[in-house]
Amino acid sequence: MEKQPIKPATIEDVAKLAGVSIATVSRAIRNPEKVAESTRKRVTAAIAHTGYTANAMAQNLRMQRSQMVMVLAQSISDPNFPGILTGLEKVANARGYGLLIGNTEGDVAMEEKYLRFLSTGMADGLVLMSGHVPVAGWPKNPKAALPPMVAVSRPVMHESIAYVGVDDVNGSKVATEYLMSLGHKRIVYVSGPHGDAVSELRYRGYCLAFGEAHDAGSAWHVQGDGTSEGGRAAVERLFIRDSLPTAFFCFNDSSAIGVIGSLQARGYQVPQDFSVVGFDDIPFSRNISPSLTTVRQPRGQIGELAMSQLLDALSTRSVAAKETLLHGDLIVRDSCSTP
Amino acid sequence: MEKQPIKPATIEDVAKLAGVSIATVSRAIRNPEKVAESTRKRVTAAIAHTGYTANAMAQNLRMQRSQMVMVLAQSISDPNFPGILTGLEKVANARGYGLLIGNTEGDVAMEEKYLRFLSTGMADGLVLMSGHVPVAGWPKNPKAALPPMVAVSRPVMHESIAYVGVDDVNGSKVATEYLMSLGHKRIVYVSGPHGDAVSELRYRGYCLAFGEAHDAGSAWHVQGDGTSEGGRAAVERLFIRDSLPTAFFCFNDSSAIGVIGSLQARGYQVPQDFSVVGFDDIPFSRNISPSLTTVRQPRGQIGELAMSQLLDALSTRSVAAKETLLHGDLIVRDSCSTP
DNA sequence: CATCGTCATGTAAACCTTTTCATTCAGAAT
DNA sequence: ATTCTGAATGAAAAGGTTTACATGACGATG
Repeated sequence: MEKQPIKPATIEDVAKLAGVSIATVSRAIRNPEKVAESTRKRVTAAIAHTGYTANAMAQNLRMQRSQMVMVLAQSISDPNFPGILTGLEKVANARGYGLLIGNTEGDVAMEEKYLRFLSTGMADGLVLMSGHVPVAGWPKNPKAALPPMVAVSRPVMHESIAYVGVDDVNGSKVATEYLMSLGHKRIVYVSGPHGDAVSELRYRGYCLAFGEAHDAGSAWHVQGDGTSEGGRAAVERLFIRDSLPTAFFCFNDSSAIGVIGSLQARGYQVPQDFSVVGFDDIPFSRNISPSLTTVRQPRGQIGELAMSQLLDALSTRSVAAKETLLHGDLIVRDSCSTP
Repeated sequence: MEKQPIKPATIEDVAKLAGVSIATVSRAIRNPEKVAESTRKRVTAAIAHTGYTANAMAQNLRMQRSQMVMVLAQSISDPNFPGILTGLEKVANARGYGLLIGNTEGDVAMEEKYLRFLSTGMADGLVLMSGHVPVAGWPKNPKAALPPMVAVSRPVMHESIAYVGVDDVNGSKVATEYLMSLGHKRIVYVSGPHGDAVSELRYRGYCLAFGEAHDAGSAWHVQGDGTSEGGRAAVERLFIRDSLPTAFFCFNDSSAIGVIGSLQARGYQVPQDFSVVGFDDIPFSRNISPSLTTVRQPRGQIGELAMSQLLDALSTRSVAAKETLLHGDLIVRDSCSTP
């Protein structure tokens, strides 16, 4: 039995036990080739015997970094969050970084709070899942110097911020073309929240499928809000008009689920009476009935890639602010048929 | 324009500018009442002017704490995770703590890795969502001294670890009684993974509804695994037998969704032909059709309470290892009717 | 034999705080 | 006038590392 679990061993304890200076211990750990074989062995033994683990705070202070990355999310409950977080966590962990999570709920006060937290040096990098930089007027008026950043899931329009996400335009185009290939002509786009950047991109893909410029011709959209309630409401509003679509292409799966629910409540069958396509492929899309045809967002891959880029930027101190769009596969399930 | 966003201001810069010693600056920040009105004003002005923020790493090193809590989860993708995490984050943030997340995927190597991380002092406390302490043979053979812990969502059987979770037994009892009140006699329990502690508790509640001891009489259970596939498979296995239940009480919502899917695939109607009840009230349970009757787990509340208890334990240095069971409401929706 | 280079190691500074202890000074009590 | 008290402040240690620089030994080279 060792005597004290009371105070953890320090590098000094190890040095004393091995009969060397603390510098040598440090070297034996970080640059083993710089220390003689025989001493290295003594040090290793001493480490094992004392159960020494380097104090991270002291290291971080000395080396002016924290080995932490902060993830700022608008909502932890977003169905896309867990998948992306898993990817982020995977490579952060593999590369010796910790993941600090912050939930802003879109609240400016919260954002400021996390900003202050950041400026204490508690994180070396920042992953933005909120679609915007959490400081008003940035970069014109930078209250705080921000660490390297990468945006994920929703783009941040700024040259110094890399973005990793799914190819919304192409995914939407493919999905819409799929509906067309089934013979649908009257396809409505159920949008996300008004002005939402991602919704705009997906609408553009939808329009592209018609071979048309944004907003021209037979493109047709109805306002949703990205929730299933929004999808429901959109359907209700459509039914007031005299003309109905044969298919719905929805901003996201949540909307699509609302659309399906509303149609079923009105006594219609999906896909016999209407076809519905979503976007994201959230986990439950395959469990609803009918199972939802949708565009899969490669969440894990997005997270991994984003974290890789961020950590690369951290180590090279270079800001590689490019935009990486990953392909989203069309997942064909049971919510579509010929009109 | 200030000259350098290059190097952040230190306490020394502030002291120089205010014409005082660094000790006074520190006091002006932490114990304002200990410093004269006039000097305090000068210091405050100097802080504002330099944009000083205390370096967290230096503070942490000096004060021997990290102001971080680590959350160890078995799977980030667990549908209960976001809700609990939101609660945890909320109070951690409010009390000035950061949340460090670790995803073990049940992998022992991962757990050990996080353990090592912990032993570097990067976290003051630990939230266990994995149902067990991540070190083999603990506490008999404590390789590492672990910080204060609280278990959440799934209990850890140990006296030094507090637990906060839903009252599984009572929730299950109420749910089963609800089915009985509708007139159901033949109710089957679709269990979780074999040997799962939570599944055992919920089975016990189910048995209690029959007024019986565990395993006696008309209690009846079929093996699932906590996933919708497991629920599907359980139904398939039931249909091989000659006797069928009129209602299913499922270990969790995922299982229940699988059960419903399987029944529908066989051409039955829920709830007309069979009633189904789940447990957890995961977000999508209200969006499936029929919407699922289930027992709600108060995720946010669980997270908040757990974090409160943990932080209390941290500040008082006392380990209040009690078990807190929160009531889970029965949420009645459309998946049940009279037999 | 003197000089040089190399290698292994040690010394001490630096990272930035917080806090104990000592000092100074003003005013009150004697 | 002397002593005492208390308040405000400063000096310095401590917290545990990493690393630039200094030192010393030893073999090789001239």
